[in-house]
Amino acid sequence: MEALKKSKIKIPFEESLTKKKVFDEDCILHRSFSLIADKWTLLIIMSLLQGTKRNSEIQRQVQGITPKMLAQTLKTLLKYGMVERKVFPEVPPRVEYTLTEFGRSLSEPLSLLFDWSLDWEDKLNKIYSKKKRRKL
Amino acid sequence: MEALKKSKIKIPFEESLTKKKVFDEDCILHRSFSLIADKWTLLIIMSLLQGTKRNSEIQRQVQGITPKMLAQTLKTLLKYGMVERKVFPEVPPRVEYTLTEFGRSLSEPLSLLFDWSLDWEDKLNKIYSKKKRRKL
DNA sequence: TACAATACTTACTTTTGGGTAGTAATTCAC
DNA sequence: GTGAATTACTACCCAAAAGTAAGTATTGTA
Repeated sequence: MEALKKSKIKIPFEESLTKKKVFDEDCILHRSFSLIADKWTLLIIMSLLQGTKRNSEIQRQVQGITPKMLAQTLKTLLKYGMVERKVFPEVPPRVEYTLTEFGRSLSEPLSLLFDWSLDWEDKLNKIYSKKKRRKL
Repeated sequence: MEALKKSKIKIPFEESLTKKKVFDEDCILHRSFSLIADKWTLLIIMSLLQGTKRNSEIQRQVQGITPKMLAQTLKTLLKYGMVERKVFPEVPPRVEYTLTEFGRSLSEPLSLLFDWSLDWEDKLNKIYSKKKRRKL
């Protein structure tokens, strides 16, 4: 009920998806999900959608991420052409990361995921506290 | 360029995201991504967006997934109220999985990810073949 | 009696993810 | 001149996740 406000928007998605018989290794969904379906990856892209950022800025913003995971994820994103890396020969070192067009193109899908998260905030929080309780 | 066709749609996302200073553990993005930012999870939800399916049907469609991962992922989705499980007392056994409203609510975000994948199909395929070559 | 079908389990191995600590190259405080 | 601070990483190691392969239960059929 809380998530039905946007149901007016009609998209040909249901139709095109219905035709899809298999999601195999050669399937484009398989490939895109292998690339971006990862918590840190998505959070970093989210962060960079706000604009160019330094390593330390991302580190501060995406809380819980370790320097290693940040470096690792950025390296992957760099390799796949989602971010650009600019090094300034200063001391202490300064490195800036910027989304490429490819990276920025995730803005829309991610915006809907953002909205979805807000729509289901209560539910997600309940799930989270359940998870947390289990761990204690 | 290939992905700019939808840039007319204006959303308040950029605005609301800009205000976001940190993505901490209590952040709703952190929580939703922890839950759904996973390749098998997304592929299974995609599959079930086509309609109610049996275990074996999902197994056949989502190629590459093992019975173990399928059972595990479905169990998690069940626990978090994204799918419903219906058992028919037959031999051989029959179990049907259906998305709940919560699960179906991912239809829109996922549709955009689907579109995004198609928009960047060439790029994603190139990335994938690079990955594959590295493994051989 | 053996087999087929379905939906899982379970035990084991490999791969990946993630944390801790450390490095290099300055600048600044004392 | 010694030591701390800053920044962006790397090397090492362990634990967790994912893959592999085999097994379980049920019962009608050949």
